[in-house]
Amino acid sequence: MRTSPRRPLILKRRKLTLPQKDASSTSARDENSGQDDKTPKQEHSQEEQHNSQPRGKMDCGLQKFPAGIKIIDHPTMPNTQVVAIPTNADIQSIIEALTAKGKECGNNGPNKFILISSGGTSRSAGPTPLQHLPSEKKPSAATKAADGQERDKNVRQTHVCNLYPFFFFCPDRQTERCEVSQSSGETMSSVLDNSLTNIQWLGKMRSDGLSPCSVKQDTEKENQMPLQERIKVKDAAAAAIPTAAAASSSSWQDSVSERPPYSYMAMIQFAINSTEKKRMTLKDIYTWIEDHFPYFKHVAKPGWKNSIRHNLSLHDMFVRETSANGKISFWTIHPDANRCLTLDQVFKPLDLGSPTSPEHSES
Amino acid sequence: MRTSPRRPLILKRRKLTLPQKDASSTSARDENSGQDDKTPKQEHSQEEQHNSQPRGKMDCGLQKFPAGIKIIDHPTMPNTQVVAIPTNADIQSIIEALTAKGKECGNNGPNKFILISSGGTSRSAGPTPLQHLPSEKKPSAATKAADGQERDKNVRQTHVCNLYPFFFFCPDRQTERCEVSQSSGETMSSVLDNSLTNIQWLGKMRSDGLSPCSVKQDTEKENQMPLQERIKVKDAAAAAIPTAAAASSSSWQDSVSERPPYSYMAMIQFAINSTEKKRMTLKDIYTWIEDHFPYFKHVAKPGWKNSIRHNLSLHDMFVRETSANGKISFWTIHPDANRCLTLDQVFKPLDLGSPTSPEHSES
DNA sequence: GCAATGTTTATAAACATTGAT
DNA sequence: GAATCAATGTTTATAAACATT
Ligand SMILES: [Mg+2]
Ligand SMILES: [Mg+2]
Repeated sequence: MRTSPRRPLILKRRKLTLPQKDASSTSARDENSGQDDKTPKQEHSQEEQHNSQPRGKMDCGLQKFPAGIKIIDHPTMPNTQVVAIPTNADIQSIIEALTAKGKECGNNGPNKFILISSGGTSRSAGPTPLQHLPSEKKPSAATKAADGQERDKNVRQTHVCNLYPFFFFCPDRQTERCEVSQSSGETMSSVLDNSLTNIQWLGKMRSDGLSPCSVKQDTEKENQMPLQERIKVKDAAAAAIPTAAAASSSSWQDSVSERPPYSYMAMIQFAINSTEKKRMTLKDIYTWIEDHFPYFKHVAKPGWKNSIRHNLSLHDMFVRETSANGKISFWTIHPDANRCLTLDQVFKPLDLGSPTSPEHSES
Repeated sequence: MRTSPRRPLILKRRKLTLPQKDASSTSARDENSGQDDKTPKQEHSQEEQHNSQPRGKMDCGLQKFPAGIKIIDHPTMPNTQVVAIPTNADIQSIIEALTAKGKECGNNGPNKFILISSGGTSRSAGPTPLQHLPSEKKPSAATKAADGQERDKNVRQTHVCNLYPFFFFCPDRQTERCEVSQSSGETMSSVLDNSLTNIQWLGKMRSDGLSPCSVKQDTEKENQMPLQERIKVKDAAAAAIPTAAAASSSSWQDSVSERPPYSYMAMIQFAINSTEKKRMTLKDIYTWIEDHFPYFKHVAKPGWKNSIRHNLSLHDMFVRETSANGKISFWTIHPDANRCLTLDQVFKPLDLGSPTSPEHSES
């Protein structure tokens, strides 16, 4: 920590909502490895994405290859291409197309390919033998509900076979994004959106009962399942209306799904300093942050709690104290280090709607 | 840091040589994002892998699917299957086979598939149309040598088209490994070793002149290219001899490609304490570690240097001092915290061959 | 301006310890 | 009281953004 002078309250750092792991690991143990993991990430933070390279290349539209194979930029995922493969295409053609595409961009090029089986010729992932697309139909709430209170029942009837996210390994580079924008690949975007939705469902498809060997991780652990899907759904619905101007607007998205510009350390200080005695239990810290920054309640992966704990342990400024009776342990801020930061010192809370702040009047 | 009592010298932690990112990010900027990234990882650390679940399943041998597709456990990489696909197989069969295999193991199953094109029927990746396997032939040192001093010239004539590492995304889980053991899939292991070599080469295949758009990251930055290939080559050659007993033996592999069980913090202490004045420049710390732990010279990703710097900054025990003339900055160990650890306190260095230790007698 | 060095934050993970059934 | 399991706490690793030299 080093107690360097003038640490910024508002994080400037934090670029990239980083692409994160792929196959990753561990079961559904604790907050980490949340079921949300490994989905193509992106986290919906459109802001913070549009900075660097103009890169005049823009060679990212639809591209046709032998055997009816088409490769299109993924409409939202950076560095990703969707490869539509006719069912009658031979493996050799597939490999050649991928190879060609891979060579074309070299190290700078996209490094993920998602293979989908297009019907027989072109239109891609529409009606294909092995699946049925329920697409927009309402959740129906069947499938082993009664689990948690509302653990997104709409993710269940998956469309298994046809869509598989393959991750293709180009050597390196990624700063040099291929600038996947809404403009390119516009023509197929609706179809692809469907596919993508499915793919992402599939990505976070838990044990839908289709796997015999999975008999343990479905309990409830820490898996609140960061309801991101619901957001996704609303997102899609909203996107169907304006399409153009609502890119990185400032309405609902911002207040709920946008990550606050404060570091964990700052937020913990906000939380603790918001109390009378300047001390707070871990659980209350969680709650305070969720109440004041909906991002963590709704869209952040469960691992954010791990990060909170990590910060509490790591930084010397946070010291753990035990209540008089020795029952409860509180986190406090070392007096020498406490700048008495509070949220409203750095942010006048307009009037979002979360001002009630059930501070849990710590015992 | 907290100066907790009795910090272990030998790391017990460090399980998983973690599967890491997939698409990851950034260009070849500094040590991070090394070109080695995203290759199937695994890092060769077989030890530390064989702990948990006995898992009586053992359904991991060779398996045949329609259209001549075969799926075999990867002989060394855990959680990975090699899918041998005849060139005449249709995409539908491929997807079905993968789907079936995926379902079979469910969430617990392997989450990576490597697709290779087998000749036309079975024997897998042997003689295939688009490539030629030099296999054991000596490096020959042709191809654009005169680069660095010896930047693995043998990696060049790659076998491009036929082998592609695809990463297949099973939803979650990984703790429940499929227990990939040397025993299963024994029959094909030699063939697969060849394939694997190529695949991994391809995985870190840099810009071999085949990509037009890559015109900048090839400079020299920090990209020493973690010569893992050379190791791999020797590996293959060595594997051709014993095959059975040399599985996770203790000979060459261990001393070079196996990660030492010491934390960065410990290694930095070893380095600094190995000097007279108990101080060392960053660069010399790098060098000392590389000299004493070949892993970091040869197989670690370039990001390890980032980690070194991170540790130096993070831990209060490491304090930076400036030489008398104010020119050079040395890293020292805070006296209160210095347990005077040295490498030979914890490890009698048999007689590996790296004892000369050009300590760079810091100016 | 660039590369090396240094600092800080974020995330994931392994594992230990404590608390509650 | 032991066995389990969940919550909490600590530490290491890695990647990244950014600052400073
Ligand atoms: Mg602390
Ligand atoms: Mg330090």
